[in-house]
Formats: sequence, structure tokens, C-alpha cells
Amino acid sequence: MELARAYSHKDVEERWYPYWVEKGYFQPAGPARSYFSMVIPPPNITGSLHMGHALNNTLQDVLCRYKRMDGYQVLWVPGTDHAGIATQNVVERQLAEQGLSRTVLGREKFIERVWAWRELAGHTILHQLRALGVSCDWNRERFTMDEGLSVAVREAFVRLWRDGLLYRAERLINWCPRCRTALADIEVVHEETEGHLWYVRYPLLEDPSQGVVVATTRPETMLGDTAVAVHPEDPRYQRFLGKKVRLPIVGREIPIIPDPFVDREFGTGALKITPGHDFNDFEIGEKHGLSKVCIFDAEARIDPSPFLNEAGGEPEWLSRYRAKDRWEARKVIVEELREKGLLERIEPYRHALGRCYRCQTVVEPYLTPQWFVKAKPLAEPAILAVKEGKIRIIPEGWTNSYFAWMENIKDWCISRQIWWGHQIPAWYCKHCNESHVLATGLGEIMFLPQAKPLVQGESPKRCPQCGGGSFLRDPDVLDTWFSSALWPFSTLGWPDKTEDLRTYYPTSVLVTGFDILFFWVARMIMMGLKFMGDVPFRDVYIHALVRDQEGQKMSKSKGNVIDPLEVMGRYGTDAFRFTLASLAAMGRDIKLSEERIGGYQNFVNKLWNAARFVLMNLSEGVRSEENPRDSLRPEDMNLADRWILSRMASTVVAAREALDSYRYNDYAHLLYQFTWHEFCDWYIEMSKLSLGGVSGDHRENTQRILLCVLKEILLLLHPLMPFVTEEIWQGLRGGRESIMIQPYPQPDSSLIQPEVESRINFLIEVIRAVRNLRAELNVPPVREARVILFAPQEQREFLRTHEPYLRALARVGGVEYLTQGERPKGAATAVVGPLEIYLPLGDLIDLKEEKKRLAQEVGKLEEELERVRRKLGNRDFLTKAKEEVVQREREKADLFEEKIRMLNRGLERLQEIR
RNA sequence: GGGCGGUUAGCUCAGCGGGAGAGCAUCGGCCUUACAAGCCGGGGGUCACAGGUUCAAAUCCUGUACCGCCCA
Repeated sequence: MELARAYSHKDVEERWYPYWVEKGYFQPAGPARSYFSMVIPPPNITGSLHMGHALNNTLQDVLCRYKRMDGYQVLWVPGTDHAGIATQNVVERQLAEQGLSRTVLGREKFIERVWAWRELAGHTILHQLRALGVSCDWNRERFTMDEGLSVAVREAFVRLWRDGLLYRAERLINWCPRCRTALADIEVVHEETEGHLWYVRYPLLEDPSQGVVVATTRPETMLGDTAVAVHPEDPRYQRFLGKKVRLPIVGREIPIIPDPFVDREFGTGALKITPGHDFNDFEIGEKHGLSKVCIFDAEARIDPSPFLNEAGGEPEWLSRYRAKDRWEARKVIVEELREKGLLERIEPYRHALGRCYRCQTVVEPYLTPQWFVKAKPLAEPAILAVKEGKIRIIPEGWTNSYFAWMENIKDWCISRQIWWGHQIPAWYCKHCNESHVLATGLGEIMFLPQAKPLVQGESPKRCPQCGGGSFLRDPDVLDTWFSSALWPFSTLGWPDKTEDLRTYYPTSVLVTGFDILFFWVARMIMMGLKFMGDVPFRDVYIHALVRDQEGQKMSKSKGNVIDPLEVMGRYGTDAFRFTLASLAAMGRDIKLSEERIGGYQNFVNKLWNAARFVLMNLSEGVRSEENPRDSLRPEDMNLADRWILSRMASTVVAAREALDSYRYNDYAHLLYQFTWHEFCDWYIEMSKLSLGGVSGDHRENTQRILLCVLKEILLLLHPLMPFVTEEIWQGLRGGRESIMIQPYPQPDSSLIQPEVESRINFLIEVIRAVRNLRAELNVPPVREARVILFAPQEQREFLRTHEPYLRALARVGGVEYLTQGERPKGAATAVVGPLEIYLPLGDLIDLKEEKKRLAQEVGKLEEELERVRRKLGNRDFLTKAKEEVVQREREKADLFEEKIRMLNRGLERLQEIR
């Protein structure tokens, strides 16, 4: 099979993926000696492939392909999550375009629509993932809303309830008024924002001419104020303690209370307290038994009902506020306060504003009954698992963040007031809870905190209290992360005791980005320990996030998104994957530029051409050998052959070490280096001599070595670059078996020969020195140079034996060997160890240039020597440093001295010419 | 405010106690039949700054500056 002159990734990539799938290579197979399993961090169904997915899945695939080749039975479970809020948003937007809404459709019809959307568009990302070449087992694709996983969710929920780890209570939670649902604390993104501080005077009840001025960033919430708090030791306010103020506009009488929480430096030192709409105020309110007034409806518009109740009728001011949203209400209130002369001043003020992580809407602290997971008891064993090393977090630096979060963990609000998701398996007896159910408008209901739920896997038949048979189900659904937390075992069949679960749990490693360490990783660990009694994974490898060249987060609105599919189309998937792996070591950011990918595309092409070279030089005999390595004949091996095999063996060892410790960048760099700068730059060039040589045996042997090393390179590179390696492999093997299922190279220490390496290194240095002389002196490459070598006997014989390399690789026409005597006059000089190299200067050569060059070189060496001498002159160094370090410095000094001496002699001889 | 990272060649980054490295870019020379997506050679760095520990610091410690992230 002939290979094309340049590698064309497009044809190749389309060909092999379907082939692998068809052959079933992605399914676990092989002897069950050892297992390697992973679950994919499920992308959500609304997503499309971005750089983060590309990196994440490339790194996983590298591991899978490596382990599969290395004899493990590998399972990689793919799938998606249902992304409750995000998906519901997408479908609602679609409905809106048709003039519909979910409330018009009703819950059941709406969910049907979501499923329809899921069938149509929800598989996009998994299909895009295939373009990356990922080798996950598509037969086991899972979705968090699948029946099986839904059973797992219900089971988990019921068991948490039964074990007292769940509760339902009215708490102040983060509420997104646009999504109309509760959010977990970590789903709120805090952002520094330019705002204002409004200073408002609250008149004293007993003497309205006096008052307390409070400073607030949210004047509209004053409608819900139930106290003013000051620091108990603040002298400015001592005389007000125990008195009351009259809340402007509303007219409510509220107390002035002392609380050490108040920061005297902030604003005026007097704080308005709104327990219904601020987390800090809520706590102060609890301490002082203040009532909580909730002034907003679910969309954060002024809700008139608390004021109607309070005033026992429609207060005069209410009409100006009714149904106004937060921002309008703020304007009206500020205006009204100004008119009343109660607005003292306004200052610009920077403060953190919480936004919904899904839709960026400013969240509202909101008082509603919600379901919570008691986190502390679950967190404790999860902390221990990491402390005891049952789970390794890599890089280790992240363990601190993990501990910090886990040790301060707060109860997890898991109920969401949306429709798409796992509906909470809790029912309320209609009869017993008659007075605890509220209609919230738009056909929705809500159960008051006093309502008594029955939590169980399926709808109850009879109420254990009253025997009634009529129930209402809790309308809330669970946080998507609740189902994701079960992912490592729900995907394997839990709660059934399946074969998969027994075989593949705990999974070997989880590969993910640090942004979901708390959202997902921590919760999986808690749930895994709780329900499986064992950790969900042994290792967690946490990688960086991909950003653009400027380090900006890629986002559609910034327009700096690099689409991985486009990049793969342009540069090839292999080049792209190689780039990602080579960047994987970075701390927190990966700044990706297309240029870099282009660089690795060249590497793919280099590999391709090396393969082409090998292939076009194989004799029929060698080409058809099943295993060329077995027919290698040591007696036909020359130094170069032994050298490349030695380098190859070292590379295998280093490669394994790198992958075993998740050092992807080292892995990539190591193979790049070996392939390009050892195999291609040197061995292939050297092999050309043997291939054209007279001895047939040696010729064939060289072919075998070329083939062996190439194959080894292909095998080592396959996890990183699956497509090009498969294409070449098939070209070599005539399309018999995939490279995917070949054994990964084993370390063979018998091939490692340091003395062979050092001799070739010497040869390489000599060749480099000659090339360097030629280039510096502008000897045209077409002109063969003559060199004169002064060398001790050992080096002389070595070079004489390997002279063909010198002639071919340094383009030397003739070599003259001398041991001692007069050095040639008028020659360029270089020194390699004990060897002096002279390149006689022709008439055209610039003497001055050569003098300058030599003088420069001597100068550099003298600086180095000076440094070494200083060290050796230091008594402390000689006595305290390790013996080998001292020894090395001594050798260095000798080397420098000798070299300087020789170069100076060369310089002197050049002077003589003049 | 608390915590965590980063600052090394023009760019992107490795290295994290004993001779400053890579890729890309750059400069000079080459179409040497595997590869011009290539080959050969070169230049380029007070390793942010200031102290300290050490025989020895880019590397360890302390502080400062700037940048970034996370948590309040």
C-alpha cells in the first residue's frame, strides 16, 4: 500500500471511527485480569461541543485507549444529563415563539414537548463527541431521565428521607424570579457590581423630628423591614436603643435593636433589617424573634397581600407599587422618599450581586418551603475518604479547596419549582393536609411547611393517618445535580445489584474540570459512600479550563469562542487532541491558540512521512513478517541500531510513567521529541546508509529496526492520535487488525545501553560541530568539506569506523586523522571533548569572521569556567556539597579549560596567517 | 475581607534545590528523491521585585507589586 505524499486527515478520520464501532472495540473485552472504568462527566442535553468538552473527553479517551491496549478490561460509560432549568428554558422559549407557554399547555403536555425536543436535539453533543474519536461504549449510553436512573433517584431520595437526612422546611433560599425556582447556594454567581448606597431617614415614633438614618443597597426592600439594628456599643445610638421608628411609606412600627453583627463602619452604623429578603437579616431576625415579611411574588414583583393583611384593607400607597418589579419599585420608592424629605443622600457603591448561573437574572432571597439534604453527616465520611487516601485528588492542590468546602458545607436545597426533572416522590393526603395547601396561581399549588409528606417510591394507596385514599403529589422536581451525584452507580444499574456494578464500581478515575468540584465531584463522593458504602472513584484528575489566547473565558457573547469542530476540520482531530494533551498540565487556565494546533499538525505530517519512508524501503520479505522484532539479528546490528532501540526502550518507560501519573503534557512532549528529533532527525538519516549498503543481511535488519521503531511509535502515540496511527498501522499490516487492540509497548530494559547512547551522542556532537563550522563560515551545502581531526586513539578509531556517517550527515568529502603534531594554519576550529576539528579555510572565507567567532566562544567559555572555579574555590562547597556534585564541577572545569586552551591555539594560528 | 493560583525567551508555557528548557515566532543558509506542513545552523532570558534560609535558589521561606480564580 502506497501512502499519499501529504497526510490528509479528512478522509482518514471518516473511515476509522465507524470501523471501530462496528468491530465493537469500545465495549469491554479481553481477559478479566484487571478492570479500568470511568463514567463521562455527562454534558447536558442543551449543549453543543465546546473546548471544555473537547479537553475533558480527550484526556479520558487517552486513558481508556492506553489501558485497553495495556490489557485492562475497559469500560467508559457515556451519557448526558437532563439539565432541568436549562432545558426547560430552551423549550419555553420555543413555546413562546409559537405564542404558547407551559402554563397554557399544562404540566403533562409540557413534559411531552420537552421529551420531543430531547429526541430531536438532545443527542447533538454526543454525536459531536464522536468526531473527537472518543472510545466510550455507546451501547451503555445513559441519560439521567432514563427509567433506570429515575428509579435510582427515587430510591436515593426515599432512603435519605428514611435515614433522616432529608427535611422540608421554610428557609430563606436563593430564588431566580425568571426561572421561578429555588437555586442551591452554589448556583448563584456573585459578581462585583457598581451600585449605590441610599441613605434613608426613619423617623422616631415618639418624635418624628428625630430619626435614624440607615444605609442600604436595596431601598425597595424597606417595605419588608421589621427592625433597625445598631451595634450595642455604638455610642451614637445608645439613646435610641429600645425605641421605635415608624417605617416610611408603610407606617409599620419597628424596633431599634442592638446586635453585635452590625458593622459600625458601614454606612451610618444603623442597619435596616429585612428578614424576608436578606440572608444576614434573616439570621438577626431569628435571633430577635422578628417577623418576616415577604414583599415579592414568585417573579419578584411587589405582592400586595402582606400589606392588605397588615393594614386590614387597601392602604393608600399600595396602588403605586402593586405588581411593580424590583427595579421599578426601587425607582418609585426612592422618588417617594425624596419627596418626603427622607432621602438623605446617595453614594456610589460597589457590591457583590448574586445572579442565576443559568440565566444571569439577579437572584432574590426568598422565603419558601423547600426540600434540603442534611449535608454534614454525608460530608464527614467524604472528607475522611480523601484524608485517608481512598480517593486521590490530582493535582493535590485541589484537596485543600475540597476540604475547605466540605468542612463548611451547608444544607443542600434540592427542590426546584420547575417541571422538567425528577418529580419528588412525596405525596400529601388530601384530607389530612386540607389546610396546608395553597394555590399559587396559574394552576400551580404549593404545600405549606406544616404539610406532612409521605415519601416513598410510588404513589401511596392509603393514608396511614386517616386511611384516606386521595393524594396530591409534591409538584417540585429535584435539582439536576441530585441525579448527577448518583451517576457513577446509577449508570451501572443501581439500585439493582448488577454484574456491572460488581465489576466496575468503584470506577478507576474521574476526569473533570475544577469548576464542578463542588457541584458534582463532592456530591458524588457523598452519595457514593452513602449508597454504595464505597468511594465512587479512586482518582480524581482535575484539569484546567480552556480559555482564549488572552486568557478570557470563551463565551458566545464575547465572540471569542473557538469551535472545536471547526478546528478539527482545519487541522485534523489528531493534531487537536495532541495539542490539548500537551497543554493539559497547566494550573487553571489553558490559553489555546490556533497557531499551536497548526504546529502539531506538522508533527502529524512528519509522522506520516516517516512512515512513508519506512514503508517504501521495506523489502517484500520484511514487509510480510508477522513480528519483525523476533527476527532481529544482533550480529547485524550496528551502533545506530542499538542506539535507537535503547532510546526507544527508555521512551517506553518514560511514557508509561507519564501516563500513569496523568502527566499528559510530558507524555506528548516525550513522544514528539523521540519521534521527530531522535527517530526522524538521526536514525532515519543514519539508516539511509545501511539501506543503500552492500550487505543484504544488514540491509534487511535495518528495515526491521525501522519497522519496529515505527510500530512502537505508533502504539505509543495511538492514545493521543488515534486516527493517523490507525491509518498508518493498517497501511503496514495490510488492514488486518486494528492498532486499538494491540498490546501497549512493554518496557524492555535489556535494550537500554548507556554506553551505546554516549558514543552516538559523541558522534552527533561531532557532526553538529562540523555543520556548525560550515554554516558559520558559509560553506555552501553543495560543497563537500574536508576536515582534519586531532583525536586520541580511541576517538580516532571510533570516528574512522563511523566515518560514513560523518561524510553523509555533515557533508564531508575527506577526513584526515592526526594524533599530534602541527595543527593546520588557517583553519576554522571546533572542539568536542578531546577531539579537535579543523576545517581548512578556502580563499573565499573571511578570516576576520572566524576570529571573531572563536573569540566570542572563548569568552563564553571563560565566563562559565569562572563560575565553576568560584564554586571549587569555596571550602564550604567542597566539604558540604554531595561528593558527586563536587566531582561533576571538577570535570566541568577540566573540560572548559581544555576547550579554551584548544580554541585559543586555533585563534593564535589564525593570527599567524596575517 | 478570607483563601488559592500565577509572574521564566517576542508569544504560549514546562522545569520547582546543584550546568536556564520546549513549541511557535524570528534571523541566515538550503528544493540534500520520506516530509518546503520540510532540512541545516544561529540569535534571544538580572527566571516580577525586596529580603532571608543554604556551600548552592528560577526552584524553599517571608514580604511587596501586578494579574487571575474561588469563597464570603
